[in-house]
Amino acid sequence: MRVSKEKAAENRDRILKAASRLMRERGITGVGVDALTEAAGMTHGSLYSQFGSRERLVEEAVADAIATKGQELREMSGLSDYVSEYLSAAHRDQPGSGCPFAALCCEMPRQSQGARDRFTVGLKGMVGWLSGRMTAGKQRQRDEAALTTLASLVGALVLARAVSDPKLSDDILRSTRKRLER
Amino acid sequence: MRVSKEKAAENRDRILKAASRLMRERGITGVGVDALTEAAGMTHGSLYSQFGSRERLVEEAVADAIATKGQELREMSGLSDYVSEYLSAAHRDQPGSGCPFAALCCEMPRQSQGARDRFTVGLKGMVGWLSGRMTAGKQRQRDEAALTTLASLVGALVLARAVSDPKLSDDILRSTRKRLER
DNA sequence: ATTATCTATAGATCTATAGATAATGC
DNA sequence: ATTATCTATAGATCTATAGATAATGC
Repeated sequence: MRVSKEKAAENRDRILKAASRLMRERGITGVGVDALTEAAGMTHGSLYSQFGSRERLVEEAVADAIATKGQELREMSGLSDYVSEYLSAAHRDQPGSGCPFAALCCEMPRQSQGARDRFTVGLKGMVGWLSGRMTAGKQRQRDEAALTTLASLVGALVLARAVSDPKLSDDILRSTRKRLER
Repeated sequence: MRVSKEKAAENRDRILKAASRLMRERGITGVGVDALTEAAGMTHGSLYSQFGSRERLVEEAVADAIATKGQELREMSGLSDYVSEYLSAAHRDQPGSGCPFAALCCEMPRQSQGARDRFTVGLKGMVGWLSGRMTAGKQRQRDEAALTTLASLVGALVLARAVSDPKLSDDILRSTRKRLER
């Protein structure tokens, strides 16, 4: 049964948003086409008419997750606000709406070139944003500081999510917050 | 066909080592029981008689990977040697024999309690080792420094592996090396 | 006429179990 | 007698495709 252009575009977007969330929550390898489309209220046939293949959906979902997060970023005031929000318990406990870099990084080496490229472009954008908020040094030093800051943020978040000891998890977040706010 | 106790123990160990390597290379979710046992020269039936379930094998493989890496660690001299080896192109390009924390962290939140516990115990050991090599401050400050250092190392490595731009990948490693060696 | 969606289905692949086999270890 | 391993197989689940359907958009 055919639907209007608008409705089709809306359905496509719902699949994309569901993928963007579910892949961050369960891992890219952790969700199948059925779960992805069911979460959007459709059957898997729709995924193939809209995206052609699961791989293409992965690529678009990676790009969409990063772009959406990037918009939230631009609405934030300063770096220190960002750091404390990034390293909060709330962010740790809600990966589905959280940082795509932290959620997807470990699976990226095994994804398609297209998916890795979009991840890379997104990461460069993020580094640029961070670099622009660095106070000390010349351009080059600010870029380096942006890279190391992002590595610290991502590393602390993925480790805080990984460990089963809540106290250790909190310690990882707190120590890194303290260190970056210096 | 039954084998000797020794041979059986050796077969068990071969499955364990294969799992330890393959899961770091392809992800925990990325290898099935067939691939795991075939890499050890056996059929999947052997996995079930040796470990009972795939889940149990995951738990043991996580523990074994961390313990084996821990032994390599104790043979290393200083912290700065460790940092430059950790953030080298060689380590980035060989995840199968590399740091289990970096390779498995993103999948840990979705693993069994047992697997997460073993990951956590291993991570505490690593933090202890790092803390012991910190020069400045009291116990508490050295522990904090150990946590932030580990987060930086892991974050830099996973991001360097994730991006498709070789130059950016090198930049991430180099910047973090520079920052940690200060 | 075109096309977004659904249904049915193909063909892999996944984890797990049951039973046969054959050599060990008592 | 015990048991490590293999083989066969069950039952899910996975990605993908083909064809039917039915409403849009020309």
